[in-house]
Parts: sequence; C-alpha cells; structure tokens
Amino acid sequence: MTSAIAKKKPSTRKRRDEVVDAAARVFAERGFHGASTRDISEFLGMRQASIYYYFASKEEALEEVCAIGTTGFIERAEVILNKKLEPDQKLAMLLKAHTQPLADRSDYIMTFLNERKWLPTESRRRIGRMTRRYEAFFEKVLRDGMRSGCFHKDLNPKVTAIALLGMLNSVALWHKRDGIDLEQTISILTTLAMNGTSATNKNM
Amino acid sequence: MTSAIAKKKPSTRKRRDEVVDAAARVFAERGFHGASTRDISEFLGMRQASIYYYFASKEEALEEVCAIGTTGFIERAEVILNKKLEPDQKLAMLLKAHTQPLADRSDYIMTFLNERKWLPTESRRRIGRMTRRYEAFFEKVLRDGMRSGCFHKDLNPKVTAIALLGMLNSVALWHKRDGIDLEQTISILTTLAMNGTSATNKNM
Amino acid sequence: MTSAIAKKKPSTRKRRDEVVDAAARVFAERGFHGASTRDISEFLGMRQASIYYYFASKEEALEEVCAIGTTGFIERAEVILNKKLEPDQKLAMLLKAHTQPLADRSDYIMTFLNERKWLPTESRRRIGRMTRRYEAFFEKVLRDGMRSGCFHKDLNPKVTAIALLGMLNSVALWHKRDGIDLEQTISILTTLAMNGTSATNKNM
Amino acid sequence: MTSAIAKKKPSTRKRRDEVVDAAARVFAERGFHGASTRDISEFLGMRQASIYYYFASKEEALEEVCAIGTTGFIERAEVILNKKLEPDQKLAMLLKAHTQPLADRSDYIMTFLNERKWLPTESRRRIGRMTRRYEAFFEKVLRDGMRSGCFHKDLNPKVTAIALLGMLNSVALWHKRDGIDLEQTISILTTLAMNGTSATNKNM
DNA sequence: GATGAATGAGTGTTCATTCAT
DNA sequence: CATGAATGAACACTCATTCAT
Repeated sequence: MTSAIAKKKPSTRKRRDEVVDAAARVFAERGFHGASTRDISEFLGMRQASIYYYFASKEEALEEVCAIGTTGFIERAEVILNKKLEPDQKLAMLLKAHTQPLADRSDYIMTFLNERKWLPTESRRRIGRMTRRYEAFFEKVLRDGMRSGCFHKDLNPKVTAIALLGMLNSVALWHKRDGIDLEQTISILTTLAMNGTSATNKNM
Repeated sequence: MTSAIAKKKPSTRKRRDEVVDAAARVFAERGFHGASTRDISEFLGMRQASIYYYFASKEEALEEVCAIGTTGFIERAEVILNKKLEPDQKLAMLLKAHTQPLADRSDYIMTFLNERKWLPTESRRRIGRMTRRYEAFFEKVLRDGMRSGCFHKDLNPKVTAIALLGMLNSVALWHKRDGIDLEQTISILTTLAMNGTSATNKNM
Repeated sequence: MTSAIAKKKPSTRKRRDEVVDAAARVFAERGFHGASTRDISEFLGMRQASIYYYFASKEEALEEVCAIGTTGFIERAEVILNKKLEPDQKLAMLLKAHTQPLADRSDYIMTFLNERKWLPTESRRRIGRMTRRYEAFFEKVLRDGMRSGCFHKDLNPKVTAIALLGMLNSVALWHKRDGIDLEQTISILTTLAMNGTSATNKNM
Repeated sequence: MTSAIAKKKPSTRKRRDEVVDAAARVFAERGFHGASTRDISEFLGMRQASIYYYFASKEEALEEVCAIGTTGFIERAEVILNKKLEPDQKLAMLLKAHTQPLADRSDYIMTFLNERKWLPTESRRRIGRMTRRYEAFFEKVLRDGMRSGCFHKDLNPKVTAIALLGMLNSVALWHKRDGIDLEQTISILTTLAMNGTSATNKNM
C-alpha cells in the first residue's frame, strides 16, 4: 500500500512528501472536488503545473493520500489480534489503536473517510476490500468475546463492529470543535463502547 | 417526503418539489462540488438553464435541501422531551426518532450530513445553531438520567451525546451496503447505546 | 419620429409611457448592453416577460428611447432659423434650446448620446441622418454670421458646429457632479461659445 | 504605443501587450459590456480561456486599458505647468498635449472616456481622483491667467476647465467620421478655446 | 525540478425571448 | 394585461492537463 511512495530516490522523497502532505491538507479542508490542483500548488508556493512533476493526475494524488490514510491500521490490528489477551482487552486496544492516528495524521484520515468515494473504480474497490478486512478484525474479536462470555451473547457482531467504527470515526468530523479534548474524548468513547458490548447488560 | 415543506401555493409546489428532490438526490450521490446543475436538470428532463427558474444559485438549492434535511428533528425531540417518561425511555425514543427519517428522506439527510459544510457562511451558521440546539436535547436527557440514577453517574453528557449521534448518523453512510437491514440495524444501535450509558455498568 | 409612441389607444398610452421611461432610465444608468430587460421590469414592479407586451425586443425599446431623445430638437432649431434675427443671436438661441431638455429629459438624452451606436443598422442610419441635419443648422448659422461679419471670418463652420455641440453634450455626462448647477453652467458655456466664435478676436 | 507600460520583464512584455492592445481595441469598438472575452481572444487568434492567463478578469483588463489610457497626461501637464510661460501660452500647450495621444492611442483613450464608468468601485474612484487632479491643472492655469489679465476676469475656471476638456474629448467620438482631419481639427478647437477664454472679449 | 504558456472541456449563471394561459 | 414556465445561446470564468524549455 505504501510502496507507491517509495518509488523515488531518497533525495526526491522529501519534497514529494511535502506535496502529498499539501494534497492531504487541501483535500481534507475542501473536499476532493472542491479542491483544485492550484490550491495544492499555492499551498506549497509552487505553480500549478509543477504538481504534475509529482503526480500524473489529481486522482492519483487522492489515491496516494488515501493509501497513506489507511497505512498501518491493518498491521496494528493484526498485532493486537495475535496477542494473548481476553477479547474485551483486545477490543479496547483496537479502539485505542484506531483513534490514535487522528491526532497526527488527521488530514489523511479525514480525506480517506470523506473522499475515498471519489477514487477511480479500481482503487476504490481495492481500498474497499482493505476496509472490509479491517472491519472483520473487529468482528472476530466481538465473536470471540461472545463465545468466551465477556461480550453479550446476543450481539450482532457485524453491525456492532461497523457501529463502533462509525462512532469513532465521527470524532474526526468534530475534533476541532471548541472545548473538546481529543485524548479525553477517545477514552470516553472507549468506555461507552465497552459498556455497550459488555455481557453484564440485561436489556437485550 | 415533500410534506416537510408546505410554504408555497399548491400550484407552484409540485414542480418545484421535484426540482428540490432531484437536487437532493444528485447532491447525495455525487456531493455538492461533484454535482453539476446540468446533472440535476438532466435528472428532471429539463435544460440546465431552467433550474434557475426555481433557484437563484446552486448554493441556494443546497440550502433548501439541507433545511428540509433537518426539518422536524427539533420539533419531534421537543415533543419527546416534554413527555412524562423516565430519561432512559426518552433517550430510546430520541434515538428511534432520529433514525427514522433515514428510511424515506435519506437523500436529504445524507446531503445535510455530508455537504452542509459547503453552505455559504451565514446559512451554515444558522444550521450550526440548530444542530447544537438539537444536541442539547440529548445532553439534557443524559444529564437528567445521570441525576435520577438510570444512567451511569460518570458519563460526560456532551461527548456522549455527540458520540451517539455520530454512531447513528454513520448508518446513513453504509445503509446501502448489501445485507444490512435498516430497521434491524437501528434497533441494534439503540441497544448498544442504551447499554453503553446504563447505570448498571461498572467499568467507568 | 414620434409616431411610434402614438400607435396605442389613449387608455394604453399611459402605462406604455411608464415603460419607456423606465427603459430610458435604466439604459442611461447602465448602458444598453449593461441593462437587462429584467432591470427594466423590476424598476416597474413587473415581471420580465411583461415587457414584451409593450416591446417586440430590447432593441426596439432603445430605438424608441432614442427617438424621444431627439424629439423636438430639429423642430425647435427650424423655428429659430426662421426668425428674423442676427446670426449671433440665433446661435445663442440654438445653444440655449439645445441644452434645455437636459434638465427634464436627461435619461433620454444620455441614452441617445451614449447608446445610439448600438441601434440596429437601419435605425442607426436614420438617426444619423437626423443628427447631421441638425448639425447643418448650426453650420448654416455660423456660415451666415461669418458672411455678415458677426462671426470671425476664418472659422471652420463644420468643425466648429460639432465642437460646440460636443462641449454642450459633455454637460450631460457630469451634470450630476456635486456643486455644479445646470442652469448656471449652461449660461457659462454659451458665453464661452459666443466668445470663441466672435469676430472681435484677433488670434486666428 | 506600448511604451507607456514598462513594468514587466522584457520576455513577458510582448505577448501581454498584444493582449492589452486587443482588449483596448475591442472595448473601444463594442463597449465593455458589448465586448466578450471571446471577441478579444479571437482578435488575437487565441482561445477564450487563454485570456485568463494574462488577466484575472475582464474587469482587470478594463482597468489596465484605462490606466494606460490615462498614462502621461498628468506628467505632461505638470511639465507644462512648471514652464516659465504666460498662462495663455500654457493653456494652448495643455490643449495640444491633451489631444495629441488621440492619434496613436485612440483605442485606449476612447475606452477610458466611454467605459471607465464600468470599472469596479475602487479603481473607478482611484481614476476619478486622477482626473480631478488633472482638471485642477487646467483650472489653475485659467485662474492664473484671470489674475494676470490674459484671460477674461469673469470666467468660471472650474466649469470652463471641464467644458474645454469636454469639447476636446468629444473629438475622440467623431474623429473617424469622414472628411475630418484630426490635426486640423485640433488646431481649430484650440483657437476656439483660446478665443472663448480671451480677455479681449466684451460680452460677459 | 519546475515553469510559462496555452488549451479543451466544462461550470455556474445570465439573458432575451417565447408562448400558453 | 400580465405572468409562470421554460429555453437556446451566450457569458465570464475555472480546471485538469500538456508540453517545450
């Protein structure tokens, strides 16, 4: 997924990264269709045409931003899955791991979340397969916990997985609203999620 | 679906409604910036210029779609707030009432959720005030329940309110993914939310 | 020239006059190409389409305004020419008569002066012939005065005629600038013109 | 003709100048609102969009044409004002200097005279201040001459200044009419103006 | 590495005009 | 008399993209 960024010589790499950063920033702020290649270039103090030294097309830039936006999620989830821990502990770690990149890569994450639907068909599909695989990790942990008794036995693991991710991701949309501390918010969401799935609940 | 707006004379109403519907549909599908006025007009079998008989601008069309997208939410929430019920029962009703319009007005809701950020400053602010007022209803019920003992006493009502809404709204984004039944999903989410906030939880 | 306005029944006339007035006003203010039929209709509290009850086209409206703008000039000049007076007295009267309509018909005059060039070829030619005929009156008076000795014998009557008219007409362009009284200005211009053409001058 | 603007690098200068020239020509011929950006581009053998490589907007093009249209007037007038000459000699020089650019920059001058009213508010004001300053030069010379005795003591210098300029400028409007030689016309106008203001006149 | 110059296709919008009612 | 509805043509302007340098 990240191989695309490693095509160029090390010397070139640095500047190219800045361009991708700018694209992420601008896409996050104005949306893919609302952002122009000129917006990106101006952000960099470059001319519009210069962008095309780094990208063959605007869509390719979106692809790369989205790719980076998803980088590491699956890997980190896999690591957690393989640990010797109870399912509820694993879930808590998954939730934590999921939200953590919001702090330092929010432009990439927001672009991925909101703009991936405008990717050209093929790469959209590729990314779709990845996210479904990622969701499956959550589903598996939930299923494991239901069997082992630490999650409520009547949960619908598929819907619950998507719901939890939906809740966490929605943070990305309002994490800039005043008076909301990201760290604290994430911990609150985690508690909410853990309680929502806990086996100690009756009303199901 | 069109019952929400009943401001114009009956004679004018019909055709204009179709235009608004088309705008909602196209905005939901392609995003505000990805949709052209030609897309809207073609959807209606009209010429592009004819759209401007009904709207002064594309932005005005977005405004109207968003306005309809929010119609009734506050009113229904107010009715529920004024009922003589326990806070947890009220919350359940609020959640139900919130998700119900997704079924028959999903174009409007999705446009509101995803595209309202492109509204011109003033109407964006107006809508922003509305949504904050709406969130406050959820907060109030949570706070009431925390005091009365039916919700966990250590909840953060503000963040919890936004989190629950975030979770419910995320349904709008995947409610078309295959194999997911809207009705059932909503009931699952409600249970999840009720458990997440319940006072019977320990791990807080 | 004015027969166009007398086509309709007396009952209709009044409203039609208002429409012509509005057209003159709007053309004077924004220019023919800068003014839209909607501007005219809005000025009247009408709908855009209603204008076409009175005019077959925007150009026809311009034609009518220009026609009215020139109304009376030739007639009044002819009356003056036929009087038994010295040429310099005639010239003074011509100048006075020329500037007088500026006060109460400035919209028509300004439209005529600035916008007649956008008239369709044929009516532009017709009006061109009229203005040349009008200028010839001034020329004739100048020539008469040169012969009789009251104007300087070396004047170029053609150019002088156009120059005097150019000077007077330019009043129409700044007659709204603050601190300039129309009446007084006209008298100053007349003196200037009379002196400029007087036979008592040496430096020629 | 292009010597007036010498701000850009020589390399960039040439093509851009051609575009400004074309704009001046087209604006002079059809008026600002009657001229389309396509008219300008076709005149140059360019595509419509290419105009926007040189100008941010049609209005900006008008601004530049008007700016060039006024270039040098104030400077030349200042030089004349500072000469050691009698006021009447200065006035004659001012009149001559004013009309001379008509020959080789008539598109710019005509655009300035007829179309400056369509400039955006701010630049219209800026240009308005310039023209008022220019008019003040004429006023000053007139006032000086009235005091020194070479101009009639009862002149109204403000109105006279504007009247003379109005007369000269009106040349711009008919200088293409057949049989009128520009050089000769200007000399006639000058004489007319000098006589009109001369102290040897009685009828004031 | 980057840019100046240009363009084809498209965008939102305006406008004069038509016509049935 | 006047309008509601609509439209074809044009308009100013933007945009992603190209390419020689």
